[in-house]
Amino acid sequence: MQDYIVESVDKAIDLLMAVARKPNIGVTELAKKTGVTKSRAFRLLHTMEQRKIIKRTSESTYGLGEAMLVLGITASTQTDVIRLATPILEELCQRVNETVQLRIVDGLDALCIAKAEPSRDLRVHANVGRRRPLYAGSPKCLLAFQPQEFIDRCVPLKPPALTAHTPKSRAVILEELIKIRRQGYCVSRGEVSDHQVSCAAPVFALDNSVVATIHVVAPAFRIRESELEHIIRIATSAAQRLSRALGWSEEETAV
Amino acid sequence: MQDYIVESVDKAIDLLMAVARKPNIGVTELAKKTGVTKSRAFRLLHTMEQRKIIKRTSESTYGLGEAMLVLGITASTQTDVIRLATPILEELCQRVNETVQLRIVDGLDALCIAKAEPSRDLRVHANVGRRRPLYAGSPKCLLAFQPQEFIDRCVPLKPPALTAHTPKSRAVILEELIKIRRQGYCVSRGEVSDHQVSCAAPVFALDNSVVATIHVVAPAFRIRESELEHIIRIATSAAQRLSRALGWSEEETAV
DNA sequence: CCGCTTGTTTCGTTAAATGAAACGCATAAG
DNA sequence: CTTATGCGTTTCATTTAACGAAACAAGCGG
Repeated sequence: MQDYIVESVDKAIDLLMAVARKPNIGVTELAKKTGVTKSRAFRLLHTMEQRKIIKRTSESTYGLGEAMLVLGITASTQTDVIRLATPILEELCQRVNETVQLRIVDGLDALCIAKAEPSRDLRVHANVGRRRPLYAGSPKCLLAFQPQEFIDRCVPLKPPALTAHTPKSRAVILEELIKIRRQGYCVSRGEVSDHQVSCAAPVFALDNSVVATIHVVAPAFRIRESELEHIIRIATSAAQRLSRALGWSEEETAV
Repeated sequence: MQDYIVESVDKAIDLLMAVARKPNIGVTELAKKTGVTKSRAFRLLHTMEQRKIIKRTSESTYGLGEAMLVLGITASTQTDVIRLATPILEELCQRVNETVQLRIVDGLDALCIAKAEPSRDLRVHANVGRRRPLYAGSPKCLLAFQPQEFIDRCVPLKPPALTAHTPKSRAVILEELIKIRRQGYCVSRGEVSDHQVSCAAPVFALDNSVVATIHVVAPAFRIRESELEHIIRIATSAAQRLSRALGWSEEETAV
């Protein structure tokens, strides 16, 4: 045991994360992924299964369990970003009458952790839990404010072309990230999906790091330039309000 | 080690659940609650803290962490009840134009695990993660289909009177549970909050157990008897559709 | 029918995890 | 101001709980 870490618990968490990342696989493969022996993996998985942290999705594959769901829901009520964001997202949604999302960095992805949708018939559909690459579309806003070292790891040399408007090279993306940092928001016109426009604004924490981004996503055909500007303004203001609620205060501190 | 349970992991889960149930308390109190020594609790908590399963909410208190949030969100995308319920709840919400919820039993409470809200100005506000007692209002629907042994543990002899319409004794509640089982749904008129009407219908799993309930909640003043009947009909049908999606099939099996 | 997977079980070994007690540091009480 | 009591943290010697390797059972495909 090094430095107060209980290794079996640590390894159990490794396995849990592995199950989350790729469900419906068995003991052997999970053991391989996490670098533990098969018998150890079996015992740790068995322990978590008894407690419903994970469950069997078939006779010999695992997935996250019901206890995990309940704990996660409880976590969302205990987590400031979510608790404070919810009313802000709902108000923003109502004002722009389009779908809005809250995203954070998880691994190499932008993970949607909250959303609000207007009830108009034609709207972009959002899903809590859905992941998007950080290097294309409005998720770039989240990426732009991460440490350069992380950015370098994220952005591929040859980003896959999702649409005709997807940035075509690493250099272009890095260029855009600079622009995003300068102007304080990000706009995407069909970079991820055709006929879809989105914009995003950063949410700052106490230490001036960006912990999340607020996104507005809309069908391209009904967003003219002037409307887009309007949306950007209120989205940015919503993000600022959330930042302040998290304890951040505007200042021009040189880092 | 008994029966393939890794005790340190098991105890870590105990602590995790304790943190979830009552956040913002310290090592000593958590150790007491879970029946482990202070040093053990400290090490297990420290291990989970490093992995962001939990985090400090102050210098010496704990709460659920960001990894927990992400795992929970991932779990919700992997869990059938949620995945299948979401579109059904949204359609139901649109059709009744009122707030709808999905609830499950957790501990002694009815826990809201999903919701959909209409965008009309006056509506009942719902919150994923909010808990309600099982013995009053529409949550009784969830209770009615649990094992009798569990019901007996849940229902207090003298239930606290939340409003003038809260059932006043254990006997009355047990009577109502029988009625709910018979008619297959539950109606509450101001049992939990004045001026609030709700109804609920059970969602069945393969084994005919009730895994969740679908609730419709509305301001009392705009729900006449005939509207209520209409709401009950489509709520019940939504619950049935969800049951079938989960693999349940209607049958008159004597237990 | 055999070989190659799985997941599960056994068992002896050992180091990882533990409990008790000490420590330092607060705040509260005397 | 001093003492007492509570907290979180650290230490250390002890031992038991967790481990790895190997055997086992069961399923599948060739």
